[in-house]
Amino acid sequence: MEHSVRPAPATTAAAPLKQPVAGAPMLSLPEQIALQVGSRVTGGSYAPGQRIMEQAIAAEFSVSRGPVREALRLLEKDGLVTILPRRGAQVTKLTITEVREIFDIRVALNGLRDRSLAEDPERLKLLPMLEAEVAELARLARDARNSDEYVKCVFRLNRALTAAVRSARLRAILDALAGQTLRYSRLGLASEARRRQSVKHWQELVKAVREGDGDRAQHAAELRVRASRDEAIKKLRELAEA
Amino acid sequence: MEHSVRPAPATTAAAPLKQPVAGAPMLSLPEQIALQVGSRVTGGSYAPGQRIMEQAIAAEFSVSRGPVREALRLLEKDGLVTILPRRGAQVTKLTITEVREIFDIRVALNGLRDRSLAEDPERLKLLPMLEAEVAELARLARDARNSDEYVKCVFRLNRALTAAVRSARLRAILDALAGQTLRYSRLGLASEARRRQSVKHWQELVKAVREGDGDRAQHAAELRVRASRDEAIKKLRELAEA
DNA sequence: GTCAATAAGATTGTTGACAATCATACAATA
DNA sequence: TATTGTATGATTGTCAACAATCTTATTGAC
Repeated sequence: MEHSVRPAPATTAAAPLKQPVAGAPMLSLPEQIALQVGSRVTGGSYAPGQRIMEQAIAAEFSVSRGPVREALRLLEKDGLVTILPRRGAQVTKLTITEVREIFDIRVALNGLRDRSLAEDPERLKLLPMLEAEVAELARLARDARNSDEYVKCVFRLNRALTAAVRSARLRAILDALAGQTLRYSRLGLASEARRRQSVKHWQELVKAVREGDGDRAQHAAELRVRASRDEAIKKLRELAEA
Repeated sequence: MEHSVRPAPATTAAAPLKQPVAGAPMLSLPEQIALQVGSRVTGGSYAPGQRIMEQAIAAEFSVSRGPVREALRLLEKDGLVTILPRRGAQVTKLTITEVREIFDIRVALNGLRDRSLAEDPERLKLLPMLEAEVAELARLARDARNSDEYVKCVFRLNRALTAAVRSARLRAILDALAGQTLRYSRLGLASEARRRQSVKHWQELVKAVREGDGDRAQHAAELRVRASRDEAIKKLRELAEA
């Protein structure tokens, strides 16, 4: 047992992955499978609504359906797939309303996150990274062609901040929500005006963290995510026309 | 198949449950098992930290370990049990810090919930129930002996409000958090002074919903849950001494 | 007497097979 | 032609057995 996963005759192919990575947290079989299938969902190589069949995944990774079933439940927990009784799993397909609902939860919880960080006694350890990343954002925002780089940097920054939060539960919820809105968050930073506004919000957070001002940090976060939400929704509506 | 669950030679015994309840959402086997085992956790008949073994539950419900495994993952999703790799499931045991963290998330999300309800165009449909329950709370708060009744009424009211929320995701998160803090919320309403304060907060919510004032509803919710949090933490610390 | 190594038992992880249900295509009828 | 019923194949749900790991108890050495 303790059998390592290596997606073999993959249709979509995927990075072969061996287990014995020392130091690493040592993932269980279902977790490894969930990680790979999950990245296909967030990465867009599986389309929303597409059905994911247990046997197919099992064959691809050369395991039985048991671990695959469990992997799909893990992905369901993260909201990446939806499981219908007797009807299997499919890639979660969100309506515009649902996207908005997720963003609204993120408004509240990113506010809580950034407040916690700003009020954390060890917040100063975070400052250098935060300042460096935000400086990078400011730099990237000046050139209209760096849209992709900008988005990547924002994602990286958000991941780092969430990882720095003390509450494991808050981390788990935020990670799940971020994964679900990943592909939509991109839409929210497409225009240069939005990126400029976004930089302002991030700079406000830097100040708040430096001064240990939780209220200010929360407020900045709320403005930031709301702006992202509104822009993403606007873009989605435009796309829905066509 | 589609085998119905009936906990047979139960150690702790449990309500026999047959499947064919018309109209009901038709629960899968793992869901039925999760429901029953979950109620033992929230009901306190399983102690925090206690190990739950797959074979034991499987024998009790006369099913194989497969559905039981899945039921335990469902309970883990709700935070009621903790699964350690290769070491099985145990009833989640929260530190005081973790309880506080959960309450902090509830502050944010109950705020969002009550704001959503107050801003919902159909909020007036909710008002009669809300007013009736809050009137009942006021009545119960006047007599010091009704502590248990008061708590039950608060739980019922909270469940109803969460159920009324449009966002399925918010509902799911709130339900999970409420389940995890159920046994601690009780502590937060033990004193008569607290119940009186609690009634004030609920009455404030009634007004806010009636007027469609989201800000006010959110603020009342935040105050309410924070007060509950502070009192519960205080009581927990006192208990920790002994 | 305490600690470490070892062995036995118990428990979880995985597998492959079977049962039940669902989806689809096709035929029969109105 | 549209609709309903039926049969077939595909897919999920459940089970029981085996493999791997963990826990506990026992033994031995210092």
